[in-house]
Amino acid sequence: MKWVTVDRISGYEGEVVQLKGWIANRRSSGKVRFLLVRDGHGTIQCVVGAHDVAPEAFELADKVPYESSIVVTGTVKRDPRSPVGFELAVSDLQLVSEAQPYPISKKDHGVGFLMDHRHLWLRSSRQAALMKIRAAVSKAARDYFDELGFTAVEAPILTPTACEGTTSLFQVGYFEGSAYLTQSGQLYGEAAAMALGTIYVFGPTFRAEKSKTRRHLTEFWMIEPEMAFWEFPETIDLAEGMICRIVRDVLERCAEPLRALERDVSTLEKVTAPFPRITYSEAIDILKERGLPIQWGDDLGGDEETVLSEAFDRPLFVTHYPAAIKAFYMKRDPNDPRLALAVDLLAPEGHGEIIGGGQREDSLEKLEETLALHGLDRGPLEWYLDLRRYGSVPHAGFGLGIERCVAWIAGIHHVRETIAFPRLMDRLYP
RNA sequence: UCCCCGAUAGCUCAAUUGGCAGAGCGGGUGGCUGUUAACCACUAGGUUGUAGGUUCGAGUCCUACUCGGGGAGCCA
Repeated sequence: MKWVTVDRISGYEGEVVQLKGWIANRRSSGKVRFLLVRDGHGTIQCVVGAHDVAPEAFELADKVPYESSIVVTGTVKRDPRSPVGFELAVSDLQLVSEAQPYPISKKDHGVGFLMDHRHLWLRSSRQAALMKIRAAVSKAARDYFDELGFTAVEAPILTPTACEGTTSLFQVGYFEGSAYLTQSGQLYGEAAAMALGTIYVFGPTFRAEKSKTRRHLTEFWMIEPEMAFWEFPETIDLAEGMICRIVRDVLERCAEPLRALERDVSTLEKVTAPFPRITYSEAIDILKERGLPIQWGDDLGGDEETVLSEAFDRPLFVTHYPAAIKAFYMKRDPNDPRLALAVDLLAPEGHGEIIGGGQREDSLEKLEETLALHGLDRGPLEWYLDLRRYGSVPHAGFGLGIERCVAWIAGIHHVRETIAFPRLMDRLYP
């Protein structure tokens, strides 16, 4: 007996096949039972007629609780009433495991309840669609860099110190001492770029900040390219190319998940190069014109990002931030030392910053100065300073937050649904 | 850390001015040969988050706490 998955069912019209999955829904009419069977690749209606199966199988179709696991045997039939174009005329039905009463019903639930049942919530079509889009985003980003000849390098998750002194870190025991969970792979990425030229780090990142917003997780994933001998403008081009590639691949490969999420893809189809590029100073002017209370030197908050991104119809690069509000490793603008060669990408539709990056400081002396200015202990960073002692070169890179990118592309409000098991300030279960 | 909102059946919510705690879904029983969150009938299901207080009487008013949601700051 041929075991097939729902996504391939159209190739088996008229044939008898087996499906293995779970009961997503059950309806009935007289002596017909309709089972919606979900197998992870799709959902299809299986029709069980009282006279077409053994009495035990019909009894099972009548009673089988939601989310029980089953194996169904039947003939694949084209049917215009089916959302997938086909249904299964069942000849046999076998129970794998009977489910206890399933906590998630077809009606509405609150976010707290769903998050407590995240391990089951993932079975819903909406969550499955988000996981597929997330996987497509990750793959597109990797493919983009792989095809450009970048080498994938993993940065350590356990680190001896902060990468950027400002943010708080998770401390963990490390034998007799302690370690921290990484807040960025970037510094290690810089070391790898000096060895391999162009690299990218793709891994988890941890921030112990007590952030409670729709854009924050305590554990999230970043893809961080780092390029030796690259300077500022071509780094922005690279980020632009990566976003276009991600959006293109998701539109091509995730039509069904996007439809399931009722995503208006017309805004995604507009995501083509070139993206608008404005400087921080221009951004401040725009915000002042629109009446926001902001001064040159202030960082851009969520409200400011939303106003800026709504002024353009595609992702927006903001460049040349004041050095004072950026990390210690940012290179100063040679034309204006108040500024850093830093770039952020703001996603449209109010999703905020999804990329942050720029050119790195390559002068040992200047880096030492900035470290002192930020009050950072240079001891644990001596290895990083070595990169400037032994053949320092201009180099640049950026980091893309996967969850924010997925939230934007999928058109959903909160990043917590874009990762299978989100970690938030007050949520560590399941 | 700060601001706002909330907690009533397994879930989502209702309960008028402080006056008998209810509905839908889910569970159970039965019905229907094409259902699409199917539908129809019946049925079980409650220490109203916790601890105090006001009152003849508290789901409702007051205080504290706990938990959750939304937002700010910080950042991707």
